[in-house]
Amino acid sequence: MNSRKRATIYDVAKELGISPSYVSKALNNHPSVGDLIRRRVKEKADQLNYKHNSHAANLRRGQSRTIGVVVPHINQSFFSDAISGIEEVCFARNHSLVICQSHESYEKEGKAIETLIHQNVDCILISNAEETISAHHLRQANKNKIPVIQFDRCLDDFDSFKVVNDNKAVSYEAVRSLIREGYRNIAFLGGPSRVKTFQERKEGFIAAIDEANLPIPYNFIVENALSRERGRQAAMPLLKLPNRPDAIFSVSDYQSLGVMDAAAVLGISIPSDLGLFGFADETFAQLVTPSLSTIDQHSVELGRKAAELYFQHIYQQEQMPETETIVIASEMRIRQSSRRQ
Amino acid sequence: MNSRKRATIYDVAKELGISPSYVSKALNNHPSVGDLIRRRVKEKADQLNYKHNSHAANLRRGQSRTIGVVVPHINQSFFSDAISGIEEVCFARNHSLVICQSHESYEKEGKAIETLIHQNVDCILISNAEETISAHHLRQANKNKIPVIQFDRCLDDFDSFKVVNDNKAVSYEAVRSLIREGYRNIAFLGGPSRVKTFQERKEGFIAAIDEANLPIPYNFIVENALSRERGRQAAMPLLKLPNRPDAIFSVSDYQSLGVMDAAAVLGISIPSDLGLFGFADETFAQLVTPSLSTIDQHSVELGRKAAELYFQHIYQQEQMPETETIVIASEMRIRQSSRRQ
DNA sequence: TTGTATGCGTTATCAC
DNA sequence: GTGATAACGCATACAA
Repeated sequence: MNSRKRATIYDVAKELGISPSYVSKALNNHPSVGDLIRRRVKEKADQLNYKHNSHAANLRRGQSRTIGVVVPHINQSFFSDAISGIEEVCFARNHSLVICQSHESYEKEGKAIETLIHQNVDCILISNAEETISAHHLRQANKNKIPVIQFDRCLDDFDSFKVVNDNKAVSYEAVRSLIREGYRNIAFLGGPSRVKTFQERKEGFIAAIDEANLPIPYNFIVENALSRERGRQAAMPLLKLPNRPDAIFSVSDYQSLGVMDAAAVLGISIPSDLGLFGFADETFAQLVTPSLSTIDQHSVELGRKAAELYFQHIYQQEQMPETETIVIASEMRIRQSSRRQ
Repeated sequence: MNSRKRATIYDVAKELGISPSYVSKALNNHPSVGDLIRRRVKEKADQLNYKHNSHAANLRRGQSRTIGVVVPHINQSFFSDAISGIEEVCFARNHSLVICQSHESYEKEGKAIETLIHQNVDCILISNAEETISAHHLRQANKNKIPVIQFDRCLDDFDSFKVVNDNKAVSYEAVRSLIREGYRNIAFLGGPSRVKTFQERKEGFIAAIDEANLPIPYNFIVENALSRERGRQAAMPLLKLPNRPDAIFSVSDYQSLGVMDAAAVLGISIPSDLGLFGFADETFAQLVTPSLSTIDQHSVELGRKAAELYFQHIYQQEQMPETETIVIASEMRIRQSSRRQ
């Protein structure tokens, strides 16, 4: 009885004197099975400590009821919040999640996708790594009949559902708020420019500068400096210039942290000598001194939307989906770092 | 050819005019397959865009080469770092990870375990939720032949490998350091006392107080106040007392954040009026003002060790493992919040 | 070296 | 309502 192997529907069937297939139907709430039997089957299954074997079912069904998620880092609030949103929706639909980190590496991202293909996930939700240059791995997934949904960091040359923020608009607003505070010499610290998200943030920046009739500070535009360390490295030379920027609009909070590091070293005080704006509203943004003005991306909502897209437009559909881009409104959180009082 | 279904070893075999089982062996680097054939098989497999189907293999093998991880929150540095350590080891061993969050809820934790059982994971690594009262779910896993390894937050009444910090010793050291700074009236903010981890931190606290011949401040000991909010709620009444504590030793950085909130509201300044020590060395600990003294748990190492335990003592072993507790040394990070200068 | 046969646990189809 | 049967894709014991 309590042997070394797990109970199967066969065991349940035998105990009950009915057929395995009938047990299967009962367990799956098939309409052709009466209430009484179903209850009895479930009871017996519990009693035998029967557990559904997903692998067998997946093999048979050809789908896994599992969604793969690939993000750069699970410990950045933006991503972990997005995952929470995804989790919520998937959980409600009885799907499980396999979460992978790319650690911003293209190679690891590729391996993650590979693993997810092996695991036969029904869909892949991805926010691309900083390093990611090509959509080759995403095409691989598609080739293997796995739809891909991109969120936040999307590759422009790969068609898929995309869920992003109103990056340009909110960046425009943020830079305008800097200008309103009297900052005039505003620098831009960006991300990898092949990712549309960062392009758009730059566009918003430029639009605001332009609209204020300020000269576009091309020598104050640095791209591809996402991390804290890279932010510091990018800010350092800028802040050493004789005619240095009096504010920095940065596309990530971690990057902003780097700017703060540089400013501290150079004895430049924020916000009086240097205005600073981040992006993402990471946990620490309100905790640093001065508190960091930033953009709340409504990432839970964003993740939720990405998952819903799967269930509404792909799940149980025949074809690969149309492509569409969903925009999630974000919101400024103006704190001390951008307020010159 | 490019039909709707994915290629299988049958397709590869047919193309090559050999048998499927031989293809399987070739793909798995079975020694009985010659170099030449193996290369040809792999080439053809690539060409047909063949992808190994884990579900089928798992079903056949009866094991999934997948490890399940359950943690309260993936966005707390301690846990995400531990996961990085686990990931590293598993990746090297060609195992994949399924990560679940309990969100500190016992119910969700139970569901996560349930899912992992369905998924037939080979082992479960868990750090228990704050709410978790019983090891029933862990026993469930064991009943289904899935070994469990606990890390950090372990249940005392469930036998398993455990990987923990030297909680008592380091807490003792931390409290001693507070005493050395001249604090005398030290309060303790704890976690759920049924979790040994938190018990031990309390023991360390008491040992240090005791050793300094200070009276044990029983009315200054609050348990079960883990989050920022709960930390604030616990600190508030303490700090309002006429004879209030002049320092707080807290078992979590988030909790410490709550103390800072309370102190700010009451106009109590840290560290001059109130010393503060946290636990975990979260990202924000060095970013807040004043910077937070805390304990670096070496969580990457801790996660790595937990995963290694699986591979060294359970993987490919016959029996359920012996139980053993591994201790990872932690380290104080003394910053401003506990330095009275 | 190579191939054959079998079964992992489930579910879908079909027949009763 | 109920049950027999086949098939999902792979890996292994065994035979050749």
